[in-house]
Amino acid sequence: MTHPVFAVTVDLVVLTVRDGELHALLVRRGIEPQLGEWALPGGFVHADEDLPAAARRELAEETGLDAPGGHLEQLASYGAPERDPRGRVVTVAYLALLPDLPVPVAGTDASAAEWAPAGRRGLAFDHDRILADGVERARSKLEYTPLATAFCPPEFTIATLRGVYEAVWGTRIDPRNFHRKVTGATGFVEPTETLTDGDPGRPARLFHRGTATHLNPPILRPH
Amino acid sequence: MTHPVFAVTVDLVVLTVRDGELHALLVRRGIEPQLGEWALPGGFVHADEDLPAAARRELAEETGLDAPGGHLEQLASYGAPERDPRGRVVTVAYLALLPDLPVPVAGTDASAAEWAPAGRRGLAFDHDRILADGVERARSKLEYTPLATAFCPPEFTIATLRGVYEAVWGTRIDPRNFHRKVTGATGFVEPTETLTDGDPGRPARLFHRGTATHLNPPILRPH
DNA sequence: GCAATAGTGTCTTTAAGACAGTATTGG
DNA sequence: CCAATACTGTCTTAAAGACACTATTGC
Repeated sequence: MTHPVFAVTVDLVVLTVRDGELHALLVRRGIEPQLGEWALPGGFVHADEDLPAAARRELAEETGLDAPGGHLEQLASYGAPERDPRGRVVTVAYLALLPDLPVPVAGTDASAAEWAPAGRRGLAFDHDRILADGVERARSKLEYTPLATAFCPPEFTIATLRGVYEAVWGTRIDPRNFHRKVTGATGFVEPTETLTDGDPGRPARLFHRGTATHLNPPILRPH
Repeated sequence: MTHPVFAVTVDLVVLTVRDGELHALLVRRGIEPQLGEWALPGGFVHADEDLPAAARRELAEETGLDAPGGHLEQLASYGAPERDPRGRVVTVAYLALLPDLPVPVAGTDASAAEWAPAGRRGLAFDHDRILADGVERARSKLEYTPLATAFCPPEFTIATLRGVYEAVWGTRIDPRNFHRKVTGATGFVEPTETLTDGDPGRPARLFHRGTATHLNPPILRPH
């Protein structure tokens, strides 16, 4: 039996926290189809390229962003027959979590790139659905893994980390209980010798991420 | 730019609990490549077929199994350039959880099919890795979702459900605490009017699955 | 009666959530 | 001094885990 021919793309749900809100990276499409529409960054997988390599390449190439200390994981694949008018295209979506970085530049296939609130809809193809799935994955992973630190710079305060949880979950968290939980969870954060300086109020200790890959106990979001 | 050509397959990690142990469905390959090797069931996605539809079709076609009351979800995709000698093949793996069913029949592309312990290794292609990922997904989902009932017949006792947890996690669970947790979690199981009959000991009440999609509180596995 | 399994109650420990109170800065 | 934020302690409630005890069957 001969089998049908597919194209394979990677699409990226790139999330960051800006101004206390969860934002996703979007590009304005510079090529057909859907030229001029907002979409997730992404592109075709090359002939001799592994899927994670394609995801990293697209992130760097199309947005000018790298993920130093950030996080990149496979999200899910989408392959409905009519999802792309060019033919049978399966896309493997990746989820990237990054600290807040300068506004990215436009890349080769994009005429513009910007951070948009993660609730943004009206994207090209089935990207609304992919974005929603990525946001839900991020919300869920913050409970059981120390991935919130991927949204933070290398050194951060507990208040910054709390701001990540509040932005991703859209909730308020009691600062005092949060401090106890985070500093008590083994391997989540490690204190440094440094304190912040210049902000109002008592200076806060800076932390960097610990070595744990799973949180015990977890930081559960309110239901 | 012209883009490379791929084939897309679905592969299935089909799990069930037999004799108190987690088992995976394997097929002996009846066609090249890797003819005669044990592998996960799967095959090419058809020209006008959605990915979940391809997964359901392969499950029925290659194994004779259906998933009435079972569970089917996307697991992950695998696309390393050298993973299939026929060329560039990306596979979208699905995870199926089924109650214990009669030994399946061989299908069109398989000369034999059998239930093997889920720790089995030495499979064709990169199927060792896919199977391991599927088992880990199942282990994890038992904590936070009522998916353990997908391994059970429509009506089951709490002891049967406990046996699922013990098989999937490879642990022993205190029957008394488990009973309290399961019957106390809202929407996990609903009691019927029926009791078991003929087994040694006090007859047990039969339950069927509830309507919840997430467990609250979760049933956490011991660390 | 005894063995076996089902199901309930009780105790201890852990952690979540509410919130009082102390510490340390800038103005 | 006051405002603001960092951090610690204390109390109440919920739930996990250990395990005694009762309930209901077959033999």
